[in-house]
Amino acid sequence: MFVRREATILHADLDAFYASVEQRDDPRLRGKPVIVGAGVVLAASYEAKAYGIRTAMGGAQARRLCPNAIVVPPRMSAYSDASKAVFDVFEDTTPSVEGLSIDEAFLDVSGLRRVAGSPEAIAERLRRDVRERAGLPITVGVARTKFLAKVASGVAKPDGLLVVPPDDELAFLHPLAVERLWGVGPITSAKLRGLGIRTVGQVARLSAPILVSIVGRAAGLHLHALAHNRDPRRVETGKRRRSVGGQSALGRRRRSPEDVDAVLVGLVDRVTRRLRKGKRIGRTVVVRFRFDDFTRATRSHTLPDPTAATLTILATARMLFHATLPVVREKGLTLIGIAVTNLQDEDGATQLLLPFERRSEIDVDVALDAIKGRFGSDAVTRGVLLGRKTGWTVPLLPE
DNA sequence: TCTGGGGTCCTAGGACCC
DNA sequence: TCTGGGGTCCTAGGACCC
Repeated sequence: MFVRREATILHADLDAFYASVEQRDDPRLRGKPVIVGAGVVLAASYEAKAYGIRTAMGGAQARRLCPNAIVVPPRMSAYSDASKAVFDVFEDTTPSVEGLSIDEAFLDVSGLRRVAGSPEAIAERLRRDVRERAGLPITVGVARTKFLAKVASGVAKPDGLLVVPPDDELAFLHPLAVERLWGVGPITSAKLRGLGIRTVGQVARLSAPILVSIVGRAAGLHLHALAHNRDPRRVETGKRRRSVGGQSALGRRRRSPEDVDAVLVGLVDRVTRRLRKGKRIGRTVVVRFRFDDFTRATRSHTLPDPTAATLTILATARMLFHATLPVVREKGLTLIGIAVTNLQDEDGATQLLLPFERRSEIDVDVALDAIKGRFGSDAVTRGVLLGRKTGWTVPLLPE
C-alpha cells in the first residue's frame, strides 16, 4: 500500500463562516459580537464566542450570555456565493479538491512542490488568496492524513496555519481531548468519559475489541484507527450527493393537518426543484417528524422507479404523513421534513420542451400527443413532468 | 423564546430469493 | 415434510458533522 511520507493534505476551514460573511459585508459588525440566526445560533463571530456562545445554542441562552450581541437573520444566498468564490480559490490551488460542506474542504497538494513550493508555502498562499479574493479569514491544517489535517485546522483556529510534521504526529495527537476525534459526539464522549477516558492517548491504549464493546463495531474500529493515526483515505474529487431534503420547524403552536399539508407541499416543491436543477432522480421518499417532547420519527417509502416529479413525490409524502397522523395527534408536531434518497443521475433521459408556460396549463393528453409526435407512439414507456421556469420538459426513461 | 436546516454513515430486523 | 445458510432490499432509528 502506498504510504504518504510527507504532509501534503490540506484541510481548509473558513472561520465562523456565516458570521464572517456578515462582518465582511457590513463594516458596522466588524470587531463586534455577531450572532447569525434568531431561533438558534447558526453561527457566532469570534467576538461572540468569547462570551461562550456556540453554534446550535438556543437564541435566548445566547442573548443571556451576551446581551450586546448583534443578531442578524441568515442570508443563505450570500453564503452560497461566498462559498463559490472560496472554492474557486481551492480549485486554482490544486485539481484535487474534496468539498466537505459549504465552508470546508480537503486539498491534496502532493506533486506540486516544483511548481508551487512546499505544502506550507502553498497553504500560506491559499490563506492570502482567500483573504484577498473572498474577503474571508480561513484556517488551514496540513498533515499526512485527512484526519490529522482536520484536527490541525481545529487546533489552529481562528485565522491560523498549522503543519503537523510526520515525525511529531503522535506527540501532537495523544494529549488532545477525545472530543477532537472525528465521530466522537456528545453520546460517545459521555460513554468514554464515564470510563475515565479523556484523551486520545488513552483511547490509543485500549484494544480494538474493547472499543467495539463500548461504542459498537464500526465506530469502535474507526476510533481505534484514528487514535493510532491510521487513516488511509485519499482526497476524492467528484463526490455525489446521496440525498436532497428540506425541513421546516413549526413552532410549538398546534397546527391542523391542513396547515402541515401546506408546509409539506412547499417542502416537496423546493426539494424536487433542487433535484431537477441537479439532474438527479431518487427512489426513496423520507418524511421526518419531530414532536413536542423532541423525540423524532421517520417514515419512508421506496418507489419502483426513480423520479424528480413533484406530484409523485408529493403523493408519497402525503401517504406517509397520513399514515403517521395518529402519532402526530397524540404527541404534537414541531417539525416536518422530507428527503429524497437513493439518488441517481437522470442520465439517458431525453428532454422535450412542451408548450406549457404555467403549471396550471399542463394537460397530460396534450403532452402525450406532443411526445408521440416527436418520438413515435411506442417510444414512450414512461415519463414524468419536470417543471422549468421557461417551459416544461418530459424525460423519457428507457425501460 | 429551549433547540434550525443541511447532510453522512451505521445497525438491526424482516421479507424475499436462491 | 423438514431443513440450512447467504445475500440483497427495505424500513426505522441513532449518532454525528457543519
